Amino acid sequence: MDVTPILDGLNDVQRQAVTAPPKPALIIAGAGSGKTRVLVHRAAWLIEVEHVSPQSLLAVTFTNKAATEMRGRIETLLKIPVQNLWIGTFHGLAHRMLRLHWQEAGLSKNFQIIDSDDQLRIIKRLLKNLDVDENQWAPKEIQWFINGQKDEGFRPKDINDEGDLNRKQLISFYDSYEKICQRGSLVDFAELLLRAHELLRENKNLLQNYHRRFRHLLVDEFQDTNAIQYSWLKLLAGDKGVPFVVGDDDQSIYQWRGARVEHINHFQKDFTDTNIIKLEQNYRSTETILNAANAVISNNNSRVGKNLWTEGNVGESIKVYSAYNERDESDFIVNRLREWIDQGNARTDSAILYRSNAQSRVLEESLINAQIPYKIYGGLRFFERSEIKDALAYLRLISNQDDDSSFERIVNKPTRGIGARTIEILRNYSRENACSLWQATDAILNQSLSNRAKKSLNEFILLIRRMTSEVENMNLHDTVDHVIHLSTLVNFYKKEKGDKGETRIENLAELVSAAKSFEIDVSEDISPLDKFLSHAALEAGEGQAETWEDCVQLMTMHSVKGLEFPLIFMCGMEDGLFPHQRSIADSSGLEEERRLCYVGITRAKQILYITYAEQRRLHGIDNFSQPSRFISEIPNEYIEEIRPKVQRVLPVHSNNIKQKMYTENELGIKLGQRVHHKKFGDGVILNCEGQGASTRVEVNFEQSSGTKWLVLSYANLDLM
DNA sequence: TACTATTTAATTTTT
DNA sequence: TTAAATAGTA
Repeated sequence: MDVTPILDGLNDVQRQAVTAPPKPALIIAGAGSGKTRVLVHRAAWLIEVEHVSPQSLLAVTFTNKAATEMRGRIETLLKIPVQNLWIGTFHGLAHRMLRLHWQEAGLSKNFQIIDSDDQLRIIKRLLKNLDVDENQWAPKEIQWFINGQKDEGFRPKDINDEGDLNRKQLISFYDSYEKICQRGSLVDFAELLLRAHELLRENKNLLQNYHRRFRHLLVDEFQDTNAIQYSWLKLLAGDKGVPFVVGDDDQSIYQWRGARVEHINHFQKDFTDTNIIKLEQNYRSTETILNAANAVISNNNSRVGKNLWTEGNVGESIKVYSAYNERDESDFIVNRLREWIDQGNARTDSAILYRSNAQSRVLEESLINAQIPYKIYGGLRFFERSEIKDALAYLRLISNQDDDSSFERIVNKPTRGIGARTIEILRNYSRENACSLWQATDAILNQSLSNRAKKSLNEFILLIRRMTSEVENMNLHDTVDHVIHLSTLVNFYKKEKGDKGETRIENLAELVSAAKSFEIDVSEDISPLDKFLSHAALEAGEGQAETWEDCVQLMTMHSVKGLEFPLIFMCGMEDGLFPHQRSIADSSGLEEERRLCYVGITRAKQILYITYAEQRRLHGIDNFSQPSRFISEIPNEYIEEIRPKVQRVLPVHSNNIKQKMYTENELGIKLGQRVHHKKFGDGVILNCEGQGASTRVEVNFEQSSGTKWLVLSYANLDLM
């Protein structure tokens, strides 16, 4: 057996990981240390050298992209396609299991997956049904609560209300929400995981089968696992399964979504005799960039601890630019980009990173002015577009008529005279009789309805019935095409003014071709339509209709994880923006921001620019802020400060500045000034607006969370 | 029912 | 600033 291709080009530690004995392994893999590489080669090693059947391997990732890439790389390495090797996302694999064992899981055969948008709609409707004031109970927070509980593995009955009425109410919302989903055969993302976990936990035979089957579990981005994912892994591994997990605690940036880095420590306890291997050699960045990243992250306390090193060049200093305002900042970035591109570099090798999406607007304007093509990551994805979701709702209603969520979405789209009144009657009936809206129509048609409404509703019912029967023997893409045709959605969008409707119609056409190219495995016991619908929910589709072009990449610091670029700009590096205001207060929040910063810095291969604006217009008002504390955590030796060479034209909002300075002087208030308030205690002034008697200041008080706006003339602040 | 005016709130988002 | 959601009007 020639093992050279599998071990070639790996360093000693990587090799050690790849060839590790079959016992639990925890690989701590620093940024750019070849984490995916190790995972891929490990899989190849097991199959090729240890003669483990691909069937006994399970590989889990977080994104579809990572899963696809991993499969591709394994196949390239082994030079053969690996069938019956389970590689997928947690959600994808959970979904697969639920489809296979829908009965044991307590689902109907044609259950549908809903995305967070659908979920929110359901919650909103639920609140309306219960006659709850949305101002008192924000739907988003209820959604947050439900998903949070599911991520932790809790059903409503498992949650203690702790005598808290608020909590009690939330639990009851969760309970009602669950009933709605169960009735409509709807499964949200978190539910996929929770169900799959319960499925294995409650069905010993099934679990034993999987235990016999899966001997090796490979896990990517282990630091991002939430409680339910980790439990599922443990359950699946059992006593004999061998987990091989790869992660980096310093790149844990999704704790706010339920990810628990602590699993890295738990792992060593839960699996005895764990082999711990640290990959610390970085192959990506220059020494300067790497040292800077190390220096920043060393300010965090809760770390496993490792030190990345490189044999690479020292490289260029990190350039820090202090801009007057956000316009100046983006112009600077665009100028530097221009120079870099003119030197013959590919635009696609550069990326601009920001903390929050709203920051992209100014950058876009400058890029458009300079005529530099760019691409923004993280916008609406194909299957999330509303016209696509409309079409899908028709298809879902055909597959499952009890899907109230889809019913409501399209019952009057295009408008067919079924107004709020009629729907209200339907809702009432369905609530009182605990049936779906579809079922309610039957009863309602025979009762209390005006003739007009009755006619409209009846037409809708007939339309869905007609679609259902006509589509019965069609293949997938004809089905999609036919349903879109019968729905008359195209006509509906034609009426929309502007070229928006045009795009929507194009997207609908694109949906048909997506269905055309969708591969169906007929051996599986699921209808092609249901499979397509699940696919749509699970893989929202990165830009289906987009053409590839050489362009500058714009994205948030979160979405850049896992990528690398020769040239990186990190912009908006100001305290309050990054670290974000809402994370500054507590140390765990701040540490997560710092990890995010670490992720950002370590994306750069050769050149890193860091920029901040002294003045930034946010939500329509001007803010002054300090450079991000993370900048000062980078040792000076790695930094080259760039000062504007020429005095620029005065900043755009010069009037405001004059006003602001005036009031500041007049009242002795300046940003950063410490103050004392009788009720709120001590705090720091973050912001100031208005003038004279109506001057208001934003103060961050130490005792309370968040900040408060106070009118100076009433607040009686004492300067400290 | 559909359009327009007003109000409100504003991190990050793998699935 | 702005986008989205709601309330009010034709």
